[in-house]
Amino acid sequence: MRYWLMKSEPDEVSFEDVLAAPDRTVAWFGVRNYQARNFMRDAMAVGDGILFYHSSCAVPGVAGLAEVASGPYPDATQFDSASPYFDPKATPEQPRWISVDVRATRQGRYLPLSEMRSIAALEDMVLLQKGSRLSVSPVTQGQWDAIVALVAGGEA
DNA sequence: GCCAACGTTGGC
DNA sequence: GCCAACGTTGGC
Repeated sequence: MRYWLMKSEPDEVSFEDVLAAPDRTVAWFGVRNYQARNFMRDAMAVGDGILFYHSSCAVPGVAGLAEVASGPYPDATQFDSASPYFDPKATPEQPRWISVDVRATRQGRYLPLSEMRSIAALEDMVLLQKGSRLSVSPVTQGQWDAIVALVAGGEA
């Protein structure tokens, strides 16, 4: 069992969108960074915990908790020439990018990035390192526990 | 909108 | 394989 932080722009897919989806589950598409892809492909397992992070918005932060709900499979948007995520070098025979399904589990309270920066237990988070912009990054058990305690209250 | 930091591309 | 140029990310 591992833990991850995954970034989404809420204008595109928000945590509330996932809560409203059938089975509270959506396909995580659009990852176009090899390091992030490799985490999804090689290290994630069904049931892993996810911090659902809102980026590129007025108040960036952790919007809710989720879990990995499928193994890796080809990201459909790489084959769609009308998609901004289209990759002309990808083919169904040799896909380059992958998705996993993500299921929302708990909403809790919104935890702003600014607050995360003030918490000693989180100072080593990949997210908080200078220049870090990985859209999928590992979270330690200690970081996960600290964040769950901070957002606790209200089952989704 | 700005800009620092990072990743990718492509010439050599 | 180097590295300059370019494109992207993402907080502010």
